Amino acid sequence: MPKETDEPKQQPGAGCPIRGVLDRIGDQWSLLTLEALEGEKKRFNELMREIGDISKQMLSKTLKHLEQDGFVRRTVYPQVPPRVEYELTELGRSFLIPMKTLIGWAEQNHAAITIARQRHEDA
Amino acid sequence: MPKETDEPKQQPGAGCPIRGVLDRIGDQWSLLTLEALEGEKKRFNELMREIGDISKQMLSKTLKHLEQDGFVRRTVYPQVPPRVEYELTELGRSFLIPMKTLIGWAEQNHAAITIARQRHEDA
DNA sequence: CGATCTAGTCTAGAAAGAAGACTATGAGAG
DNA sequence: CTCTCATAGTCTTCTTTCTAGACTAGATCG
Repeated sequence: MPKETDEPKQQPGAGCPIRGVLDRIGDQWSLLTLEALEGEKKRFNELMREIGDISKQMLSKTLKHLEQDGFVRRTVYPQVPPRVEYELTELGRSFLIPMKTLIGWAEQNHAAITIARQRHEDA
Repeated sequence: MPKETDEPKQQPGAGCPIRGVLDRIGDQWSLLTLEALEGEKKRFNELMREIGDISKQMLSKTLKHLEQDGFVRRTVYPQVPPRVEYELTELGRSFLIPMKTLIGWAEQNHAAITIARQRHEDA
């Protein structure tokens, strides 16, 4: 079959801003990290402890991405037990607003989800 | 060091409904799939084509999870080129509301993110 | 009769993630 | 003085997950 219209193949989420954003923040760790940073600036190990089950590697990578995308600001203090602080930027804080509605929905509906899950198990 | 308070070790996201929900919908494919199902019921291959870069296996698994959690209803028509339709449940539709605010945010802010990314590359 | 369509599953190879060792340097304990 | 601890990561190894593509059954079309 010859290429009919030389279809541009259209890279799946090319023009779609949702894709561009989801590719980065559409994962568990990014969302949890942003949530952990709400309110106060935190240090690396503080975030580790707070999130609990994230590995150093993933936290490091997640923070780098969030910094690249302008959600988080990283500040290094040239002390010798090194001190690095992470805090939300304006963009990061603005993101928390839609995220809050998502969290609110989760709080209201997690019971329904749990029930659906159990019904499925039983069946 | 003896166990001081016999700390319950507290499974990281145990009591937190956000964790329970994020574990399932906190990934790219779930969000994209739910979005694709907005409005009309769709068949498996239709979803494949629409999402574009998801593999059969992941779409299959994602749909199963969404069905288990009560977001999606799966209907099989006993025809012989098999026909299976997926549609949002009430819960699924209600989820689109907070998700819309997230998408709206993405649309408004993806430019800022792109700029931040480029600035980072240059540096 | 042979190709085609559907909704998946199965498999093998590639990629991502987890857990833990390791780094430099200064401070505090003994 | 030496021993240990703390910080913010990186590096390495092993396990898990994901992708791409082959494969299935049975009706229909040419």
